Amino acid sequence: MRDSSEGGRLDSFDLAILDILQKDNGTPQRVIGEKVNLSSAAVHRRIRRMQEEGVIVGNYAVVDPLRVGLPFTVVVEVHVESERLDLLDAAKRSFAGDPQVQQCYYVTGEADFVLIVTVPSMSAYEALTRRLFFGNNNVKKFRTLVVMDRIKTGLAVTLDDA
Amino acid sequence: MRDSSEGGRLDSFDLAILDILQKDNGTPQRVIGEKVNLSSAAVHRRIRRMQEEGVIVGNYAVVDPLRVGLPFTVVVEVHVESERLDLLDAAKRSFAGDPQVQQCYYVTGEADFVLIVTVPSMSAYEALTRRLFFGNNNVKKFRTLVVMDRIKTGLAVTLDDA
DNA sequence: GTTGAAAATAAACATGG
DNA sequence: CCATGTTTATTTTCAAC
Repeated sequence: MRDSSEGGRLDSFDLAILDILQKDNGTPQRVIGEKVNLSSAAVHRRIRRMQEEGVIVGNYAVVDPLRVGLPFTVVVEVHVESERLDLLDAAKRSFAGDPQVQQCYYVTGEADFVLIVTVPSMSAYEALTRRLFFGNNNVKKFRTLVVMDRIKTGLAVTLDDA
Repeated sequence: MRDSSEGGRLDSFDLAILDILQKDNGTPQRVIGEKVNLSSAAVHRRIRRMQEEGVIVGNYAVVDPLRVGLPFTVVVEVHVESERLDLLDAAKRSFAGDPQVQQCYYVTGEADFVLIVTVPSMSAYEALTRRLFFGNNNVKKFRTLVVMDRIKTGLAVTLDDA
């Protein structure tokens, strides 16, 4: 196994293709080819290579939480008691394994974890706090920030040339 | 224009389809049909309807930030001076408009905004703080939480039946 | 839900840098 | 030799019934 940045570097074609796919991965390869001045076959090969190399992590449809009965988004800061590795790992698994936890970050600074949570109701959030926080001895405290406006929500990333 | 929850309610077929598309929107409609016991045409019509109705917000490829030269993710809590609507709006626009700001939430509680930021270096983050925070009189203070581990990062949502 | 046409993807091949 | 473009085959999408 090679190092973690396996695979060759990305050229400007790759970046241009990624730029398009990040906005709409349903864009036909033919259209992408026209925009970046490449044949559709070349586009196809590059996309496949980037998938294999892990540059492209996945291809997802994004659903509006409001339309599927999940009107509440909550940001939670979690503080732990001990930073023992096994306890941190247990917490990570517990947070990541919960289907209502959309995102989970382990952070330095004034908190230890930041979670983005999507729930159908505030009582469901309360249940989640019991499940994940009160049910975990290693959680010292947590701060709840209720989202009033989801101003920007993508996972897209800026792609300037290196 | 109808109310914001325009469109009929989603049945369990829709939810099953969304479940699959949230994991991989490249899944052929034929395969989806096999999994949910529907003809591929029915699947096709349902997907199109959900796109038109806004249940499906978009279809995106997700890129690994590490592989495109953005190794640092930062969570920022922003506190504002005044909650005047025009000032809040200006802040929202400024945050959302910045390409390095991946996500931006307006929240209640001990902070006013939570940002998820992706940057090539910590000095780029410093530049961002100058741009967005020090350059904005209405930003009272901000807390920086540097992400050490991105444990879970999707936008996928749990789809239990209502 | 089934069928068939149009379109897209994916493989095979040949070529220039 | 690697990456491209062209051609061909396969698969998928999408509209008509």
